[in-house]
Amino acid sequence: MAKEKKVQQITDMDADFAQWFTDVVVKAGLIDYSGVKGFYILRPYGYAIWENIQAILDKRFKELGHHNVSMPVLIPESLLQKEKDHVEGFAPECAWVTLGGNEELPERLCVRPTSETLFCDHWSHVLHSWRDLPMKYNQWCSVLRWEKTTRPLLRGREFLWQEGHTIHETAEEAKEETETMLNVYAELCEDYLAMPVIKGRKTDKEKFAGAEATYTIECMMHDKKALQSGTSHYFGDGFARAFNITFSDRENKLRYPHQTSWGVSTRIMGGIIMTHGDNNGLVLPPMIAPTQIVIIPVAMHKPGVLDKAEELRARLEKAGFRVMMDDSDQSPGWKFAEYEMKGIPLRIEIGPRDIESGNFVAVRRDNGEKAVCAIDQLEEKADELLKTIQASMYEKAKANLTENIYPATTMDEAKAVIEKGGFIKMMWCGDEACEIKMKEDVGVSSRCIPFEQEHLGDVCPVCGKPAKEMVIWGIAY
RNA sequence: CCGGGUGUAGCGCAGUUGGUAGCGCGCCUGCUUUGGGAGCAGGAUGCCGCUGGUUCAAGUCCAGUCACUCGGACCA
Repeated sequence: MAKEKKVQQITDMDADFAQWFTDVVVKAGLIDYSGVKGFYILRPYGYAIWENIQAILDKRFKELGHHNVSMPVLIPESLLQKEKDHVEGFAPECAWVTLGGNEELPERLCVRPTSETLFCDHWSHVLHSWRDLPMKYNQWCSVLRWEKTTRPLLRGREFLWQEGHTIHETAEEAKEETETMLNVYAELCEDYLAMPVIKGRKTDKEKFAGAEATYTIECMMHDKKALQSGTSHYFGDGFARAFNITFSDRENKLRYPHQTSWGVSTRIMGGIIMTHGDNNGLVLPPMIAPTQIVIIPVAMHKPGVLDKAEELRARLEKAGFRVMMDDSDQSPGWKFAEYEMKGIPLRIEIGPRDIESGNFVAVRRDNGEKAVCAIDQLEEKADELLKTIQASMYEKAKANLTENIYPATTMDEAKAVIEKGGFIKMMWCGDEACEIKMKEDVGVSSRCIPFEQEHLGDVCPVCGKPAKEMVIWGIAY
């Protein structure tokens, strides 16, 4: 009976993965809808996860010498139009401000979809000498893109993100920055979010508007679709030329600097959910869970129970865990279900039976395993279990990724992979026409040209021409 | 943007040929409970998505519009 009631609340993930996702995001209290399409409210629990991600990244950015700044939210149309590819890519999804009060503006202003143009304009003013370089900036903000199809966390018209922007004296230095930041993102995913990644370069078709090269980390979700979880772009000196950003170099010659940008958004939270979640709701990796341990007192009105529960909470808090104890009037069963929905990695139950025997019961969220542990070893056991949970969540996700990438040497093999679900790895001639054909015939887009290449054959299975490199293909979010 | 589905209490839903707005859960108060969504008693809660039309009368019929949702196209 209890079980039936529980599953009624969220759609079965195997029956309808998209609906399951929407249910979890709403019922776990991460987001709420606003009255405007594509604009979402990030509720306290959702924001707390984002803050944890922010803290990890912000610390790394600063260690690597970046400075946080704040740019304007509006971009004059003339500024946006300075770089041709960039404006072509973004103009179709810009929102425009045309009125100030009741007065029509002399020039319409775009609500930033990304801030390259603002950084470039600023740099064209403040950069003078090679001694000023590099300039390594980052901003935490939200951006607007007028998407047609919107989904909570995965594709909003407004979303929170960080955008890093740097300029460098040499191309080599800028390229190195691009790679460094991609690796920062990969570490965030793998070491903190327990999400294994494939690192690679985007094809020309998929790269950022105005970039010379775009690098990406691609993750596989539980439904075997791809989620781009972070990108890092190398711009060469294209923007610098378009915006006339120059500096005097070591030989006193005027030169253009080389530029990068990189970003991670709240979309990555959608990735956490679709990587680790199950039919009971969210499953959060201990490293970023706002609450790592919840303590549930059982028969809490019996003498000594609440005191003991509070004692455990205080000990764990003192040991540095993010812990809460729920002494509300709800039944234990209700609390179990509630905190499973919220994805709290570890639950500790403490009742009269345990107290008498000097034990507590620990239950893992990731696999439901129960363990009876001695109260004396509370801190060590909690630490051990959280580490185990973090590691086994990563292993499980890793297995999902590696077991669902299949090589294909013919179009039929590629189609068969997609029917069963997964990523295709296949040789490619480098022609955009073959990418378009893959989309038309197989329904996939190129996810990346992975850094770790394999040789699967000599020809491109789409056109039969000589192959240049191996590409990962998949259905993307 | 195209196609399907949905908007009635916080949530899930019922509401017949148009005729005073309903149920379950949750919420509030009190007592009893507590090892997988507790029990009893009492109580509160409605712009029936919004705008207009038809009608003596609209949750119900008509038109438009907004939002949610699923799929597709599009998408750094």
